[in-house]
This record gives sequence, C-alpha cells and structure tokens, in this order.
Amino acid sequence: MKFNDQVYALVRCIPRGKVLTYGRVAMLLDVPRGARAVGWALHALPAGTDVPWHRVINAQGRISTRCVTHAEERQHQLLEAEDVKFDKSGRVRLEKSAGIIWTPSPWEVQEILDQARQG
DNA sequence: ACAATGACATAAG
DNA sequence: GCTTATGCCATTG
Repeated sequence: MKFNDQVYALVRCIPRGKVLTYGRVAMLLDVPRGARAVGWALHALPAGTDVPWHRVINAQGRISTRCVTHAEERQHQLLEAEDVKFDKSGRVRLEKSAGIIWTPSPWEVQEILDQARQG
C-alpha cells in the first residue's frame, strides 16, 4: 500500500510542536482531495504505533476522531505536551502567523515519499 | 466492477 | 457556530 506508507512516513516526519491537517497531508501526497483516505490510513494504525498520528487534525483545527474512543482527550494531551496551544473552544490555531502548520520543502517531501516507496 | 464505509473538506441553510 | 448535503480518495466485501 503505497498510499498508507506515504501517509505514515509523512506523519512520522512531522516535527514536534507542529500539526498537519488531513487535507494538507493529502496535498503533499499529490492527492489534494484524498483527505478521507488519509483519515482511513491513520485509522488503520495500531495502538502502539510509532507514528505521531496525534499531530494530524482536521481543517478546522479540531480533533475528528469519532470512531476511536476518548482519542480526543488523548490528542489534546499529546498536543499540549508538544507545546501546541488550544483555543477556548478546544481548537488549534491554524493561522499562518501561528506557524503551527508544518510546511516541509518539496524536496523533503520527495525524499519522504521515495523512502516510503522503497519500504 | 459495484456498493458500502470512513480519524475529511467544502458549500449552503 | 452547527447541521445537512455533496464530492473526493482508498479500502473492503
């Protein structure tokens, strides 16, 4: 599964203190409308995975985990541990000035995708 | 190949 | 701001 591997590889490369939206991940994977697929990939992750899935949120800066029980609190805690500021409504500021969105360089993304492709 | 599902995104009310 | 409806992509039966 290239797509899943790419998603995992990309998410793994998200630096601490930064987050990424499903749509953004899909964009980096050359699938601008593949946000759902990204969510599916993260959903397929095991419990003790080394992928920082908590750094992936929806476009509204909110936690979308609906199937996973209590994953919301989990993400909130994990992100707080990463110095990620939350709004009063429990949302993350995805403003450009906030700099919370991880914006990797094209070559970096290319490298990551290439690595995922190799296995 | 078709139909159904899902940790999404966007537009309209 | 929240709910409803539509579109999108990958996976599964």
